[in-house]
This record gives sequence, structure tokens and C-alpha cells, in this order.
Amino acid sequence: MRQAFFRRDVLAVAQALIGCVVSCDGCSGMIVETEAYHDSEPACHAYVGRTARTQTLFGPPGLAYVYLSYGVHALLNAVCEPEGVGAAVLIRALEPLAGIEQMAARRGLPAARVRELCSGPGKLTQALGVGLDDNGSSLTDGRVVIRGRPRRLGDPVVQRDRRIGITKATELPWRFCLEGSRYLSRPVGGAWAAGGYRPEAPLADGAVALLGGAGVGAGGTTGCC
DNA sequence: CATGGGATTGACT
DNA sequence: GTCAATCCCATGC
Repeated sequence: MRQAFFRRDVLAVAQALIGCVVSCDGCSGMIVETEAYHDSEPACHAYVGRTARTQTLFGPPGLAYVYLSYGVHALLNAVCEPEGVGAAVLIRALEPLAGIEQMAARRGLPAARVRELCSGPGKLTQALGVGLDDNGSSLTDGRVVIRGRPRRLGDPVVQRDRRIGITKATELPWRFCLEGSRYLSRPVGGAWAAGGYRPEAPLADGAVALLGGAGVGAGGTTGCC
């Protein structure tokens, strides 16, 4: 993937990354779930501005932002938007494609349990062998790379949902999932459905303001790598 | 310098 | 469903 792909609106990139392929150290998987984060909203690490921790987020697009979550898990993000804007797409789940034996070994699971290898942001970094050392590396030609979506698969149908596992800006529907995928960290709608949110429902005022002209619609999409 | 809170997972009830 | 593990870093004294 070229750097220009990541220089765009972070919501457009989060949507377009669905169906793309992440590779590292001989292992790879298709992205089936992402979340967008932007320095204009409080759930984003970059909301507090430039610090030693968030330096990578404000760097040039196409870098990997890897940080430690809960002191346990390394989480992989793709830095987006022009340099100086703190924005990134969190890669939340992959459908394993290659190197399944090695990924299973890293996860401590039998290779037959493919569904559990990469169905979560901490799981997929463990499976791929992505660590904090990869923070700041290039996703276009580094150890961890993101390639375009296989043409033969056609355009994926992407569903929107609220982001998972955060306590701030929970109203923003900035989670993107491949429709029908069995490799998601959690189902679309899931626990949030009880809260009354539906992808086709009107967005809250704050969400509309933040979404601006991104034009990401519920249901079908035509994102292109 | 001390403190508290996470963009989570897996084990256990 | 609940809950501990575990550690970096932003914040506040």
C-alpha cells in the first residue's frame, strides 16, 4: 500500500482497509475489523496532544503505531492523515490467510482453531509477532506491511458500528466490519444493540460534526486500495 | 515523584 | 457474567 492511501481522512482509510492484507514474518491475514481514532475526539490517545507516547500518531501517514494496552497487549494501528494530524486506524481482527501453523504456535492454540487466532486486537499482534519494537516502522515497506485487497474478491460490504472497549466518545460509529465475517472480535451490534444504536439511525450532533464530509454510509461501500 | 486509568484477554463462576 | 494480570504514561501534588 502506498503512503497516499493513508494520508486521507481516517474514516475513509478505516473503511478502505477492510479486505486488505496484513503481513509480518511470513504470516498474513485479511483485515475484517477496524476502528478510527482522531485527535479531535477524547477516545484517541492523540487527544492530549504531542507527547512521547503519541509522537508516532502525529508522524507521517503509513507508519505503524504500536502501543501497550492494559500493560499486556500490543495493539497495531496505521497512522493516517497528513503529518501533524494525530489519527490512526486500529486493526482489530484478521481472517488468517498464511502462516497459520506459526500463528497458532504463537497463540498457544491448535492450528484448527483458526477463528481464535486473530479475532481481537491483542490476539492478532501476538499471532503475527508484532511488538512494541515495531512502533514507528513503515507499513509500506517495513517488517509489518499492509497490502491491497485481492482484486478477485471484489468490493467488500462494510458495516458500521460503535467502537469497542472505550469509555469516551462511545457515540461515534467509527468501527468498521466485513459483513458476515466469522473472524470479528465481537459481532456487529452485539452488546451495543441493547443501547438503541442502529447503523441506519441518525447520528448524534457531535458525530455529524466530527464526521464532516467523510461520506461513509451504512451498508455497502466501494472503498479501494 | 506517586498515582490511577486504560483502544484487552483468558480463566473462572 | 465477573475479575485479575500488568505496565506505560498522563496527570497532579
